[in-house]
Amino acid sequence: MPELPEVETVARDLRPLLAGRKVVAFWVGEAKLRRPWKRSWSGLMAGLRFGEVRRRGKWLMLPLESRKPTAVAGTLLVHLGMTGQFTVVPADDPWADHTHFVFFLDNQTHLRFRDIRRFGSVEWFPAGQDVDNHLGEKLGPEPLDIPAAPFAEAMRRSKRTLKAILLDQAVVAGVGNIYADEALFRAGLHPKRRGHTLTAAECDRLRTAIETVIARAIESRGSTIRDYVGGSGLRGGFQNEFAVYGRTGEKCVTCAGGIERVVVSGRSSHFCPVCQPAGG
DNA sequence: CTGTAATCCTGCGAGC
DNA sequence: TGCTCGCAGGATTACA
Repeated sequence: MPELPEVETVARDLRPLLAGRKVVAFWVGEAKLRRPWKRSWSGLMAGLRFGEVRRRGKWLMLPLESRKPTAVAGTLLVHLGMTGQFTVVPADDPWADHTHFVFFLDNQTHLRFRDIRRFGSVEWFPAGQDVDNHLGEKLGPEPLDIPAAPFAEAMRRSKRTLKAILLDQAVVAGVGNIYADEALFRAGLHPKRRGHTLTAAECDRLRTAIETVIARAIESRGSTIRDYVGGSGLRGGFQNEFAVYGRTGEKCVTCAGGIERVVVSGRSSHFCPVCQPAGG
């Protein structure tokens, strides 16, 4: 399930494969995704060239330029949802089922968007509509470099559970269920602790735990639980380094305790009751 | 300001 | 073997 490290890996993979490539044809399927693809957008794609792929939180931005004076025609805003796959493959590779978008490129390759559960989305933002601004309004800072003071302030004034706060994209952008659990373990904090109960030291530990977990996961090209693959089809490796996620009933990596699972914020949360004591 | 639950969706594995 | 059922959960919305 793509969170920031997976989306970052896709962005890094796609960047060199797409830069300067021209769209010679475009195909979009009938199945509904999380957000509608408007018919009128389809006709605009052919003839445009991809610019530099970017990422913000769990969102991918793919600028497309028109041939004339390399003016940006618009930007594709993509969310991989739960099972989205965005890959560049040889044109003669067989089409997998649940393929929803195909960009035919000028070097006998395809950029394909596949999404089994259809929680993902692809949208077109014409130049002039500020995509960064659109995302900026609902997203907090990137988790690789979290400003300490605002993070501490957000904790101090929140009575929500830590799990709910970490999943809130407006507090930190890009953290999902897996990395929230892993960060809380590394910080030694129970997922049901409330933000305002954290000491300054605990708050600092949590902030650096998020940064560390996300950074290490990116180094491992993300985590492949089921369907996730990078932009060139490679799987991730961080699932082999999980301390708590999906390890219910197994032994804690640092103590003799057993990993437990509780539901917080409607999401399953995995933690070690010894290393992450309740209360505080 | 909280939390909970439903909504979208398909595949998989456990249990019978 | 084949069925049902629970679960996976990102973002959004409705409701208590």
